[in-house]
Amino acid sequence: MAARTNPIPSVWARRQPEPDQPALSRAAIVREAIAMLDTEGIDALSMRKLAARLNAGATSLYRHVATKDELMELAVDEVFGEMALPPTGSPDWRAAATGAAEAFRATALRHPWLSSVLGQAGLAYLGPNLLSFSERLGALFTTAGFPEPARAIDTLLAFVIGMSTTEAAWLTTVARSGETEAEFIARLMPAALQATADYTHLSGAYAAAAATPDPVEIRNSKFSYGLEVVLDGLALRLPR
Amino acid sequence: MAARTNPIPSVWARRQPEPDQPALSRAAIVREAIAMLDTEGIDALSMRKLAARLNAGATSLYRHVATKDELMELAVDEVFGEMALPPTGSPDWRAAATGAAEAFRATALRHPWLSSVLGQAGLAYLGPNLLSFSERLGALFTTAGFPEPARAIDTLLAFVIGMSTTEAAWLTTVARSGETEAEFIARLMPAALQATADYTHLSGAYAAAAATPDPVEIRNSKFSYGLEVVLDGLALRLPR
DNA sequence: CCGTCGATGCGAACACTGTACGCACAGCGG
DNA sequence: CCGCTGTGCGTACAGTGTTCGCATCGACGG
Repeated sequence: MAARTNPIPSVWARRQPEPDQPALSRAAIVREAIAMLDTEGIDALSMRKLAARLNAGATSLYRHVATKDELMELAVDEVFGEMALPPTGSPDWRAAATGAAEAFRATALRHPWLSSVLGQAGLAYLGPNLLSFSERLGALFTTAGFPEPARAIDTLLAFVIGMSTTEAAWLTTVARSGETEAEFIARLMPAALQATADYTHLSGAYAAAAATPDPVEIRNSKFSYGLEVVLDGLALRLPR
Repeated sequence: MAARTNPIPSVWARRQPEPDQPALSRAAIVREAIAMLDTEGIDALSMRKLAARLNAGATSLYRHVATKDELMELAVDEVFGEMALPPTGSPDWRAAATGAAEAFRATALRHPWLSSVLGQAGLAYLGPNLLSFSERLGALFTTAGFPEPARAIDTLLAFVIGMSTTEAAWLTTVARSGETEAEFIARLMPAALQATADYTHLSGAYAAAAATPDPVEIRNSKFSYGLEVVLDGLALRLPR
């Protein structure tokens, strides 16, 4: 654990427990990996650097995690556990679904690396947190009276995933530039306007976006507009 | 081009044009990269291997492409060019939107690596093919009479991206196993049923999925169900 | 026809990466 | 006290993206 091997073989080489610094464990590794992914980005995560942050040797991690890909799977399931769902049995299914969608989006934006990983491994994982998330969604749509709750889940999730990953990827690009979102947009605008000069519909849309001041507000309303569209479409499937 | 430097410095070292084998060029590099990504997967693409397939030295590629990331951007825009949209001015906007959505899905499934890359760079690219795709979508929803065509585009794209990338990621996982989709499902089923044993809604859904024989049909209907939901929701926004 | 020049190809090298292997050592059951 | 099992880790290997500087090319000006 904490104590690395002393080069001088002697009494001092004996390791001490240091019980406050928790031992190297799968949970501790995953936790530190997530912290590293959040602050330094997905490209900066390497087994060596992660081990260094845990005061451990690089290859020690492999005692608790089979491979880096497996570590990423664990990290994904871990953050899925963050998504709080409104308590089951809520009478208002729209509000509950909206809450779930916003919880997903918030998590995806808090951990932008999630978007990159989802594209490589999908939702095929069978992690416990992901299962419980799906289960609660299933309960939500079933008690709401949907004849095909699984399809409703798939539809809602597809929209939420698509919107959130696109947004997270955009924010990652912005972050890499080192500028604020507004600065980045301002810098990009001339090129965008020039590139879309020949496209009547596009240039109008871009110009409109440039006029609105707050990019965060734009993204929020984009998400909730689309969410309302999907929920409206789903509502039509509810037997009256 | 084709001729690599002869170790013996002599007349034979002179390179010959071989005009049928096109010279190393940005277009040729991108084309070969896509072929490699399609057949060998995203992890197998390295600058060295790509160069070898082009009978070139590894670092020669950097004369035409600034970095590997830039090469991926070019590849993404290139496959966006494959997406055929129904001719503009179609009277039936639902059919046109359905066609566009299916074109996107088909492309994403034909190039599964696209899903991985989209999560890292989003749709922030300003590539010509992507712009023209967006422009045609804008024309579609504008002539259909939507008051906020940009929002309609965003909603539809979010759903299509979410569904397609999830599906592509699943198919990638299946492909890595070396089995057919049905075999993979059959092998995964016991674990899935056991993991979902405690979840009433989930296990029912899994059991139902296991009963249906053709996985391709399931995925197709999942996509078209969700697409109908989104289009229904959008239709409500059309002024009557 | 020769000399020069910009563009292109590329071998070698650097700093890293994920991970297999085998040794060292701790704590524990007998 | 012995031996076993689980844990940490130093070393090593086969790769990765990318930089640098040199060699060679076709085209062009004198």
